[in-house]
Amino acid sequence: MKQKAELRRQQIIKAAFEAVADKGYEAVTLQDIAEYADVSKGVSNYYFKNKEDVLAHLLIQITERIYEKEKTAVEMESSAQAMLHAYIDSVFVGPLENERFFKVYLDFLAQATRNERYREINARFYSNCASICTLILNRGLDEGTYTVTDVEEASKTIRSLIDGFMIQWLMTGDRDQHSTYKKLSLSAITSYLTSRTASQ
Amino acid sequence: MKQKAELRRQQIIKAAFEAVADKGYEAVTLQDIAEYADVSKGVSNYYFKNKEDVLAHLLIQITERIYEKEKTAVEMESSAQAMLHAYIDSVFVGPLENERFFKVYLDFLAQATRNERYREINARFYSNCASICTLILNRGLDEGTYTVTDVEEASKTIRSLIDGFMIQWLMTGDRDQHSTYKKLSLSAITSYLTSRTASQ
Amino acid sequence: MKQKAELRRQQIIKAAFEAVADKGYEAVTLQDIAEYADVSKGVSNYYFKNKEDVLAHLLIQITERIYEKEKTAVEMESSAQAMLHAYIDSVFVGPLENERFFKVYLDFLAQATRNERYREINARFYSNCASICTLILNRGLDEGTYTVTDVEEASKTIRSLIDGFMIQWLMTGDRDQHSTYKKLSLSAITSYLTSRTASQ
Amino acid sequence: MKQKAELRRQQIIKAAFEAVADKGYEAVTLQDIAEYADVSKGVSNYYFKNKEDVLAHLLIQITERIYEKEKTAVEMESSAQAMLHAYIDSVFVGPLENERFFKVYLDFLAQATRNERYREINARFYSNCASICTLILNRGLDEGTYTVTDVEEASKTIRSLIDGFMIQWLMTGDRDQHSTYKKLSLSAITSYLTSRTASQ
DNA sequence: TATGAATGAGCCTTCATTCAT
DNA sequence: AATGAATGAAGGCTCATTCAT
Repeated sequence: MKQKAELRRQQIIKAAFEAVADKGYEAVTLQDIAEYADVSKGVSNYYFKNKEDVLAHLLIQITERIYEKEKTAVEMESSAQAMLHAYIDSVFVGPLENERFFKVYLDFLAQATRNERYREINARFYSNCASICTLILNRGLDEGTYTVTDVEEASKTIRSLIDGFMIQWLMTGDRDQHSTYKKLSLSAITSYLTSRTASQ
Repeated sequence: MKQKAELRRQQIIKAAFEAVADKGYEAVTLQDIAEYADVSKGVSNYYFKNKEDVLAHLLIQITERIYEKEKTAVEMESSAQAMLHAYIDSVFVGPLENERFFKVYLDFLAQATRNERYREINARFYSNCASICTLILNRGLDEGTYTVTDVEEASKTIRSLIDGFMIQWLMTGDRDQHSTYKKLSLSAITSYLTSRTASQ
Repeated sequence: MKQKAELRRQQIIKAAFEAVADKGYEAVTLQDIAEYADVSKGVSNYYFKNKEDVLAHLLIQITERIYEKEKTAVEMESSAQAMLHAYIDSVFVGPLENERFFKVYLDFLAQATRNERYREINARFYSNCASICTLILNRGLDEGTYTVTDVEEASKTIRSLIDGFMIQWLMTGDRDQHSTYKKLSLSAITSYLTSRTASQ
Repeated sequence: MKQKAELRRQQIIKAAFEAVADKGYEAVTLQDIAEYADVSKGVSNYYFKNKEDVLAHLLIQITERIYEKEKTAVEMESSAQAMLHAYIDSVFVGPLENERFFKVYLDFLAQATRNERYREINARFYSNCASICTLILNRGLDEGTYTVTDVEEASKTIRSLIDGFMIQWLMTGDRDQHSTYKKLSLSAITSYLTSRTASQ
């Protein structure tokens, strides 16, 4: 019984992702979601409190899935740089997938500035990302590969570079530049992590 | 005559900014904008083609104003680090102002993924920001302060760090952390620009 | 299920007829139609694509219903003059009904000058009316009662006289003159159909 | 002083005709009329009580002008058939002019079913048309060319045929058929006027 | 459990009209 | 005499939500 309900909820969340990716956070309607899920209009309201509830669950889901994937990928490697590569490969997985995911994620970020619940979900995502970065950084520090002194600070910097470059790539409107921005990310992060400067 | 019309348009754009900052890009109504501008409902449509036209002009305006301010601030300095400081001071001008501006800007970024016009306006902004960074970077390279090899790449990296940290700060929901993220930005950028690594 | 939807559509079309008859084609609002149908504001848009779609269906319906009634009436008679009488009786059925129908029809004619879709629907109506006239005329020619040589031409002439007199009657604003104009129609048509002139 | 005002009124009425011919009675706005007249938006309201007042004056004007033209044309002829030809030539003056005039006139007829003032203006027009027909008919009766017994009735029949055929022509949407419907009109009217039947 | 008909609030937009200049 | 800025009512339409089935 419960299982079937959970399946339905998954089906709706999945459809919501596709719908939001195609139409945008605000433009999407419950009707759209129902059509993508191939169910009737009333179903969303049956399994979720309201539209925002569907979308909040969508945000939870995509951020968790992304985290799981990234974590798994990173944990398969042993050296810091291999881990970093694996991480960046996981993040910049490909133009089509990134476009869909990041459009949706950016929509949520914009909403989150005015929506406490979304902000909390994102905080958990940030925290998860930081845990991955911490893994990599600690390895790099152990190895002596990395020079950064503050792990938390470095985590945030990595996150900034990833988000910043991903947004810039999206704004080009040119899928072909995906690999360029991926390389840019990797290079900037590596450069940052391995810098030896007077200021540090 | 013409001047008065331009004033009215400014009044509406200003009101639109306040309204969007408070309510969000999609949530804002022409009614809202009218109320913020203390004019009647029909005025926006009198001075602009439609709602999107108001908002597009808003995006143009805020990106241009920001650019002018940053440019002016940077041009008043002579050393690379002083210029960078001035730049970061201009960007992270203060929690209240940053919060209002960046909420609105993030809204536009999210819209821009599906709106060519917004993407173009943002491209001009990016290009302007890059010109400021280029100023700083060239000075730093002349001075020998900076070690980066590719100015364009470095510009993008600086932009990424600024956008990325600003978003992270917004997501904390905590205005008091503004100075923390500002310092983080400056430190990460400086570190990146002055790094001496094997990879470079 | 489907049947109930069709009933609702009928209900809305009927209400649209009453509303247009009372208020006029352009003056009528979806709100009006909803009120006449005793349903909520959104129903018209649920069952029809938009306002014009409701009205186009209304035009189709009234022209088809009128045609059916006229056809049935004419087919029950055997002599040409009896058929013509039946036809005119069907057309000039009574002041109240004629007033409602013809006000609406005249509204549509005026719209049709700028609306291809309405013109097409009216073309079908014209064609149907012509088929009735052809029935009558062929009978009259067989009988030797009528003298006209060109059936198609005569059909159009009959249609002209009916429309022309109906408009003139409407323009009097005097319901009591209905029978006068009806007689005028019959007399003019009969006279035309049975004329023996040098020119023919 | 008075003269200049009258000129302005004429200018506006002329513009209103063009605007209504192009856009339709209901679609036309005071802004449209102002633009066609190359004056400012407020002028219509300065010289006329309101929008309907402009349009009522337009109806008066076009019906009077048409009447004058037709009357003049008919009065230049001496035989009944020549007068009738002149009349029909005046009415079916050409596809372009007829289309513009009759679209507008049909719009007014549709409005007139719900507008007493328009109905009165049209009644005057009808009466004027009847006076022309009476001229022709009396001449034809004097000559012995026409056989009709009731002049008033015949006038109305002529009007019916003209309006009816003009509408049918408009509904074809085919300007090239103008001459066909013109001939049809003339032939039907002649046939009616010269018929010798048992019923008369 | 699931449907989808129905509701009605609320949005953007248009436009006649007013009125200060 | 003329302008055109400003108003605000009103309409078409969309859509989240409710609810009877």
